[in-house]
Amino acid sequence: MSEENEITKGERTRQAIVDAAYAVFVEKGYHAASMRQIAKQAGMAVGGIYNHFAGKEEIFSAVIQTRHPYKRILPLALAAEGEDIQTFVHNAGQAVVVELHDNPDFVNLLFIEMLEFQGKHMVDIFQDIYPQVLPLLQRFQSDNVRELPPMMLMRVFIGIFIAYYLTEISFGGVGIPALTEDAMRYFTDIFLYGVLER
Amino acid sequence: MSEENEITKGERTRQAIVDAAYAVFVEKGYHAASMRQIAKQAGMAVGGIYNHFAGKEEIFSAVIQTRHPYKRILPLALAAEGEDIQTFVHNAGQAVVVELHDNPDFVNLLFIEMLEFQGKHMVDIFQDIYPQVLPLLQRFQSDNVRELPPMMLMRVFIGIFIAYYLTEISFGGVGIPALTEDAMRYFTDIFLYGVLER
DNA sequence: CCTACCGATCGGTAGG
DNA sequence: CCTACCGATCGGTAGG
Repeated sequence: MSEENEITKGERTRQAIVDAAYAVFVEKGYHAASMRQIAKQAGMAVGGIYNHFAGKEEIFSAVIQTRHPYKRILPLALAAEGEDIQTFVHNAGQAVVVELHDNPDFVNLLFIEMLEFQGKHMVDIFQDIYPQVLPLLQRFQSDNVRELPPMMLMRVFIGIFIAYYLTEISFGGVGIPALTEDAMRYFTDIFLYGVLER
Repeated sequence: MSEENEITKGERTRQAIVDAAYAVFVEKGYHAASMRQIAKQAGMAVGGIYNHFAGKEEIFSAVIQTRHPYKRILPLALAAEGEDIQTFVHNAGQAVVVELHDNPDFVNLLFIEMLEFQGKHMVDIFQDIYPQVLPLLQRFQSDNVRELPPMMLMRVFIGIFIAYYLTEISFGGVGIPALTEDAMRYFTDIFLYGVLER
């Protein structure tokens, strides 16, 4: 019965495991996240997980591939409005700041990927990122942007957000307002000034 | 005997623990680094460690305070030569690239600090960084640099290196040369173009 | 013979 | 600084 439902029970359980693992990884990190916590969060026993994943590492692979921070950050940035490049980049920056402020933990996935896996899952993820950023790069090229390799433009553009957020974590607690006030605006401002033809 | 030796045995042991812990943290991360591994590396038993540190977290504090990546990166960058700002920043960038390439693991301390401690040790560390960067900032101000808050200039300057390295880990394995060739040069180039008066 | 999951337990290790 | 342990928990697997 209910043959029209194409999601099998197995797929639903697998999804529940990924959801649970995402929450536990983001809160605890990689090694401190136990299979038991993931199982409990998914509403099942530890043993059951192994019908869907060979182990913890395979679970993390599934999590990073479906929940990498870029999945939330990139659509936000790309959806930003703005007549010219300047307005667009500043709006994109502001949108990202708001998202990161409301959701400070999910970037932990990125740190786990760097620390524990040296970014090895990025090969696959890049296949998804590049086509999305391509139209933006073409828009950049058509405007008064300096002649820079498109790939580098993309890398530095993404790097701006990473630089902002890591320095925010690092310097945000130092207690010097001049280090944090309007920080993203300065990052995007310097990026734009550095990228636009004079 | 040997009263002229001002390093007590306790201090030497403490140092051996910090050295050992640094090596184990960098290789394994925080939770996967066990007290027994640290003890073995330091040439002692687990119990002995607790005569010098209250626990694992206190060891990490000592490690991050004496071995934070900036301890090696910043002197290198500050020692770079160059008649003008452009040459200096590019040389500094190149020196950092070489150091990071030869020593890719020690940045893991930074990831642990972000992931496990949300950058809480940076309050102390900043007290050490700021006086070192100050003369550089003043040199920047005296040249043809745009009017930007010195603190922001410092933050973005440091952010450039962070952005370079994290995108290097992320995109370095993707296998597209245009993403990696001369990458740091483009980062510093865009930073300089974005910071210098036109 | 399958998918999905159970309670119980394996050999080892965690911080203290 | 060590040996000898503790309560608990680790990732993973057994038979059913």
